[in-house]
Amino acid sequence: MQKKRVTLADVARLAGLSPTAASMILTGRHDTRLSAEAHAKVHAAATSLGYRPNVAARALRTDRSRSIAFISDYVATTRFASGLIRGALAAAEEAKHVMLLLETGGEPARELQAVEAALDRQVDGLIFAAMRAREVFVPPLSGNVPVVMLNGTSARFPAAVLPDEYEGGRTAVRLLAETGITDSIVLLGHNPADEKGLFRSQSIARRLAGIRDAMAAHGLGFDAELSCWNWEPNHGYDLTKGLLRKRRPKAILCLNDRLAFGAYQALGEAGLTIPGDVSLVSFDNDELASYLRPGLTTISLPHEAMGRRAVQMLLEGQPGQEELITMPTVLRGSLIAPTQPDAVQKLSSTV
Amino acid sequence: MQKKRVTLADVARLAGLSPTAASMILTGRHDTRLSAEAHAKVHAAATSLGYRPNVAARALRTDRSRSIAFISDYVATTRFASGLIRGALAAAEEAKHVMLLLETGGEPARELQAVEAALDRQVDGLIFAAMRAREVFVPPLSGNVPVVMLNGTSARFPAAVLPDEYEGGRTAVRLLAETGITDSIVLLGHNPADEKGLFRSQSIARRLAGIRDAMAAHGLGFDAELSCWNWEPNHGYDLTKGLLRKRRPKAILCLNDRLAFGAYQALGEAGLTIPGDVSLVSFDNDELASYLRPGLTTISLPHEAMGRRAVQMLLEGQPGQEELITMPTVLRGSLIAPTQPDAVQKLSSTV
DNA sequence: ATCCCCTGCTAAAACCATTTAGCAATTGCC
DNA sequence: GGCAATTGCTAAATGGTTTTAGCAGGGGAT
Repeated sequence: MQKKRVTLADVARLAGLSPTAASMILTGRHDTRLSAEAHAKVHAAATSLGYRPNVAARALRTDRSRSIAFISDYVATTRFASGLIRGALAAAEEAKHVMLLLETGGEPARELQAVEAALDRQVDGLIFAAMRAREVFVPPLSGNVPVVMLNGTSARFPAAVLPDEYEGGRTAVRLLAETGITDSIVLLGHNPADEKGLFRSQSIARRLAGIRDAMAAHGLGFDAELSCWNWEPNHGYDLTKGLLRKRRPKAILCLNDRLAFGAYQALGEAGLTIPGDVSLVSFDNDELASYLRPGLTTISLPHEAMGRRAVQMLLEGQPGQEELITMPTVLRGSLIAPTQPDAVQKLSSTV
Repeated sequence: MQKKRVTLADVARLAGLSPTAASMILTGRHDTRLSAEAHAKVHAAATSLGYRPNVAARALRTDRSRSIAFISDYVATTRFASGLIRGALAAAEEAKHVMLLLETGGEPARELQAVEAALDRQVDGLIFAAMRAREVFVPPLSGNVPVVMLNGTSARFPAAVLPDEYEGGRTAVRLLAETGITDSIVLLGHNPADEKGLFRSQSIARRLAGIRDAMAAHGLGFDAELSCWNWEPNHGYDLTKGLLRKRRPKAILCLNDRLAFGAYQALGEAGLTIPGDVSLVSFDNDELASYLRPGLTTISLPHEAMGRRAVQMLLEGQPGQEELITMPTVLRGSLIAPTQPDAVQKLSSTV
């Protein structure tokens, strides 16, 4: 445990060269004309002293800090957050950057504070993450830091990473179609008539569009469409319970796994088996989905991949494009065996 | 959007004073002899220019950066992480600090890198968080940054924040005892005979100690003790299924909510009702617990409170003590109504 | 009138790395 | 041999803040 940190000057002194030379060599500039011998001496000195550059000093001089800020409305209220954060963190680590985590609760005042705190620390880029995809308020930024939106959009910043919900919606329907079921299909979570004027996030809108387009394309229709504001297990339970009093569905397309969980409970109480009596497909690949019996087949939200991609975009120059990440299919036991088994093989994936 | 950042010198110039004066006034030192008029002028100048101190410059000079590092083995593999992070983040924000998040996967090489990355950035403190409580390897630290262990321990760093598992274990048993059930109680998740020599984390050891002490204190004994290595839903399911072939328990004490979830599934399939036929108590207050029907009564892991406390300890001077955070009881519907209803009122809590 | 203290402020150093401008010595060219 | 270009390196400025040391001027005590 040494008294003081070792500085570049110490390294230079030990190498018998100037700090200038040491700096150039250690930062790996190749436009320099320093001798191979000088390189060797400096590197030797640096490792022998255990030199670590002082990031504050470097940031002061260069205005970059090898750090990025991940500014999120909620960090852990939803399990989605974790995946985004994890992916971002991994990509940051690979790029030898460090990640500041900031939470705003979606409150403009805290958003502003978060941005300022980040900017004060000379971050090299900002990620604005939204836990439920939406148009995000981004406070005005002084300077010109690159910004990437994650799971949300902003008019001012076109660079965004989003799940490919439209394709995901289509895939869910295709899985259903491939079981050979053609009637008594129920949509759990949305009914356009009931939800006139209700705001659903852009992601969900796309998910629904994919579903409806694919249903039409396969010549299928819903026997019933049940809506509720929050997609929580108890709503899935109540809606399914109500449904079962009148009808006996063959398949339920659930708009998320939590609704599906509720449906499982109601079906179980009614003595119906999955997938024998009723098949289910769902969305998100919530942790829940793997716990259920049988496992729930679901179109997963690729949070980790999204987080990774956002950081990569941020760090590889001026980002400007919206990018869609495909939602992988996770096949488990909640769908009856397809009529054409090989059709499903193609899109199979692991847990 | 101004071309350059406003510096302290700009503020001083506008106020007609020296940077020294401006610095002293803005950092709020009271040992100074600057006039009230000077204070007013500097503050006015600072706000009118929108001055924000350059953290890098300040860190360079003072060796503190108003930032802390949260170094965790896993950030989101487990839902526990989120709570710890959230709590820590909230406390950091209150203290006007910023939080670096680093993940090590428990690999020494990455731990070392994480520590170095943090120290390079002059963090004011380090939190080492473990997702499953354990003795944590902490790489040697140069300098003397304060360190707090979170949900884990380290011989070298006595300051630690842990859940009060012993009391939690006792509480779970007390809840059970208060239902009036005196026999046919099963422990799900641990059997000392089967687990000789198996490593269980210190937390779990304390939880078990609390349970066993309280059982003895209430004059109760377990009818069966079932063990499994991983406490996942499918194990809970399998063990309970096996159990039901031989016995018919009145109560199951589950060592975590995931085991309890599996037990719910097995009990449901066997046509037994909760809590009518079988009562359950569990630990952790996993998200799951609130989804189950009936809701699962559980002794919760106070992750958010732990995260908060860790940051507070870190920031309020030299931390040295181990601190236990009580595990709140969450009463839901999985226990039959107690014989002495008022006894439970006292420890009731909300979801 | 001298000395001392107090008030209110400032000059300049320090923190540590990067970068611009440029110096001294050698080589290349005719 | 004379001149330019190249090679291999360094001095010094720079970034923005904090902090140490100290200055100028006024007042009080003696």
